[in-house]
Amino acid sequence: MTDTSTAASPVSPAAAPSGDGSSLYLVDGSGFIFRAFHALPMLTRPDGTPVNAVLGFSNMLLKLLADLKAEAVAVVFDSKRLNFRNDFYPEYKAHRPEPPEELKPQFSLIREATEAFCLPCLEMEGYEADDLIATYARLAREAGRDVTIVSSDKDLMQLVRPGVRMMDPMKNRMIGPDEVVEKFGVPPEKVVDVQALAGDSVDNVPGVPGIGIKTAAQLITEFGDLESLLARAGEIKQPARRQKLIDFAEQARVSRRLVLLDDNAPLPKPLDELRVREPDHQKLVDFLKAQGFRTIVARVQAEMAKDGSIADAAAPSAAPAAGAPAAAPAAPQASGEAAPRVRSHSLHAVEKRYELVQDAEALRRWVERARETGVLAVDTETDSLTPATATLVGISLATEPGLACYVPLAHRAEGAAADGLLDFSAAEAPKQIPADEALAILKEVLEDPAVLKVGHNFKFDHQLFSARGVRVAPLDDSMLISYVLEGGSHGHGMDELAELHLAYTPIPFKEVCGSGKSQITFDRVPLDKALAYAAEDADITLRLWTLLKPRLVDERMVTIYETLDRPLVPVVADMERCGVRVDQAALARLSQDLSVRLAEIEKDVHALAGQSFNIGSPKQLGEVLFDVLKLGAGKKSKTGAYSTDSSVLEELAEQGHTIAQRVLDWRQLAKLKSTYTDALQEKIDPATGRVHTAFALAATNTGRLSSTDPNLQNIPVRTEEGRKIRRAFVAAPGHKLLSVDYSQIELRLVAEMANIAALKQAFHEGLDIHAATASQVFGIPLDKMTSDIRRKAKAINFGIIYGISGFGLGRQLGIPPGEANAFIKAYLERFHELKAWMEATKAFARQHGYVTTLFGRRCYMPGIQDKNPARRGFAERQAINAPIQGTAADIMKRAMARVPKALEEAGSGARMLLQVHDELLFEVPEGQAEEAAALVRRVMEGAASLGVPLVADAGIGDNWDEAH
DNA sequence: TTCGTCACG
DNA sequence: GACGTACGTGACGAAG
Repeated sequence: MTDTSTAASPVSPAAAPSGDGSSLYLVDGSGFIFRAFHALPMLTRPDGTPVNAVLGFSNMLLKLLADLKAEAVAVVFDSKRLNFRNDFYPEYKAHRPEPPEELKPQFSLIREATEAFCLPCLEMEGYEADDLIATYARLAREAGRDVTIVSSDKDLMQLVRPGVRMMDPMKNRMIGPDEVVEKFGVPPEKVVDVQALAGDSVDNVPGVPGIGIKTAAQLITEFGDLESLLARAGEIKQPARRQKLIDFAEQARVSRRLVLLDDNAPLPKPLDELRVREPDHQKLVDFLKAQGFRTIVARVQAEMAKDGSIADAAAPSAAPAAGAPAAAPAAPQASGEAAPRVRSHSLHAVEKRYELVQDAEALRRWVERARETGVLAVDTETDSLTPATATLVGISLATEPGLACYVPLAHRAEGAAADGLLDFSAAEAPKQIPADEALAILKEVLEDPAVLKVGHNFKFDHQLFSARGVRVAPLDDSMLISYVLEGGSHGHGMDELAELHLAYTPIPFKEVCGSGKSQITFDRVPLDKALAYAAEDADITLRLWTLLKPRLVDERMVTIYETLDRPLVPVVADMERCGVRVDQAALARLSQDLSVRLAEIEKDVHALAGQSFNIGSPKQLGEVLFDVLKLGAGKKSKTGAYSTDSSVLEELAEQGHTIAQRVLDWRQLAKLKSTYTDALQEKIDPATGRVHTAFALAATNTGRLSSTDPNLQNIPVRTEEGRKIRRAFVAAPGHKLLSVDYSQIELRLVAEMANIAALKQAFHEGLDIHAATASQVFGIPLDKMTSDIRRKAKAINFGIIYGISGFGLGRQLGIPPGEANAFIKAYLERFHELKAWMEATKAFARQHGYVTTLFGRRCYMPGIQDKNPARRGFAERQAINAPIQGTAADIMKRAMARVPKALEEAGSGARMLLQVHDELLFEVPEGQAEEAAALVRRVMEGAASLGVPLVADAGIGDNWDEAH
């Protein structure tokens, strides 16, 4: 983080340049274009020109210039695709696909942007941007100027040395020698040797096979450099590695030439011309306006109005609140009193004032502040990621950007023995408000209807507060807002969003608590570090919310957020907290039984193979089946290994190979044992006998939930063996389990959205839908329907939902793709509306980069414009599937938002436990089950009003298998 | 970590 | 005609 090169100079303690603007910033324009393009969601100008990378680039330059005072900045670009490296290694970067169509028009716009900023644009035919950067960096150093290379490209790390540093504009951090060692395991001057060995698949640098960065660093450290290593390769102990280095010595030398940057490139402009330039604000504003960048235009204009300059003119930092240590500066920060504060994320970055709150009076002041602003960002710190068992260690709050506090509640004395043994030498625990008292003070504001509480992944915090008698409301969740706005284009974790929207890297959790064996729980973190980390989280949450919330309105996504996603926060939090009862003894018995049977099968398989091997190893199994026993040709899969998945084994079994069937049996039982009977037992809370899954609300591309730790959405049901596990999910004494699931919801939605008259009619008539479609497609009367024809129609019906292909359907049905294609053709002729809908959906996806559900949720599909037909085909099938799967998910969310309230109003004691995409599982007091079933069915069937009826079926039992 | 495999909707 | 295929998930053991 610290700038080692300039800070070391006694003349310039700050990052400020020495003398006449002599410090030089070289921006890797080409590298940035690609990274920005892929990191940012697609945006277009009103005329349809894509400009997401242009916006990222402009933002980056603005921020860079704002953070600098009178330094020279130049932007360097690649010229043509080919350069001198291709003369001696034609494959260099040869496999790179053409840039995506949406990126192409942005190259010239980014050059225009550079001009609009009045910065020199440097490029030279036959050389990469990296070579020019290397050359200018060398010359500048020779002229006594400090150099900062602005790039995220690891290939430039070889240039780091005294006076030359890198700044990563995406992560907003400085890269000096330490960071290079962290990345490559060697100091900058040895980076090329490591890269020569490890190669780089992105640039098609071959390296030596089997050697990665870790091994390469170790070898170079041991032997000094590449040539010494190659000369003494015979001394290497590992035989395979030794041989590889001997065989591929020449390839390593070529690789080194490829990665070594040329610092003697011809110059497009003399170094002397790279000087500070006066910005032309009007020109810049005109350019930005032409791109439709309203927000940053406003920023630039505000700066102009303020002081007529883009450059940062922030006042020196205000004193932090009394008793509060200043937060660690997060941005690359020069030390020195006179240095301007480096902005953490924008021209209007606000001073960070973080306060440690250790007494009730101070806490009450924060509550008052929240009442004044009406908004309060909240984040909790715990000693565990499992809310059911977690201790509330502290709470952080933020009331406006930059203004945050941390309230420690259960911190231990610094240096307290981590193993819990008594340690009389340790100091007393730090001063803290008693947790009950703090919660009582906070309860007023957390439950105050006039104060909006903002969290990031608020479900977690909601659960903790709920367990302590506090029902947080009303609330907003910045994670869910991001998910609604940009689901499918990136993740929605706070760190990722901070980098994306605030160009800021939050303090990593690892930095506070360590990792691996030496990891400590948050209650052992010293208060100053805890403050910096926790207050920052609340601060960032508030900043993200400030940024993202208005976009819901602009992009007309308010209803989706407010009716589908936000209401699930308390609902799902309660489901998780409740958990589901699991009979541990039953699982243990199953485990035991499976062990015995697995051992028997294993003996059989080894006997049939004539040798002992690990059946669980696909590699060993493939070798036994195809090399030793020679059961057919084998070989599949991209990595060259034999494929041994169930389809392959089933085929072998059909040919009469007993061993294949036995392996299939073994696989099934092994899976049940490891994933279900064994692992699930570990997840049972011994105090309650219940399992608490976590439902992810912002994880999928389609709007579905997902379940983790453990995943309770994939409990076996399809086989009798598997259902034994399901029977271990039981109702509490005096209760029943109630399962209610939507019947054929996705196919109903196909009929609805594609408006297929015949299919809708069939649903209205309540027919067996697979038989009905079979009848219509193949022209067979219902009373003459055979199970085989019905099976085929069912497969096609599923295929439609998945974005059908002849190949996939053929494989599913075990028929040639040609025959499958004929079925599809017949289907699409009978249901002609479907074809039109699929084409229209794909066209929409191509045009917009996303598809929408019936309710308007967007699912972004980044691959839809891909030039590679395979990847594009994939995206097209996603584009067909996402509206269907996503609409079903939306409907289920509407139902989930309504069910708990409906139950409560009916005076039911039923509790909602689990959601499995089209099914809800409840625990109901005995005697109320039938009533609850009727009510839940009514809510689920009424969750959307469509042209096809929604039907939900209910089952009641003592365990999940019986109820299902 | 990544891969292959397989459990669910 | 390319290219490599049904959609969406999460967890496990093996192996590098």
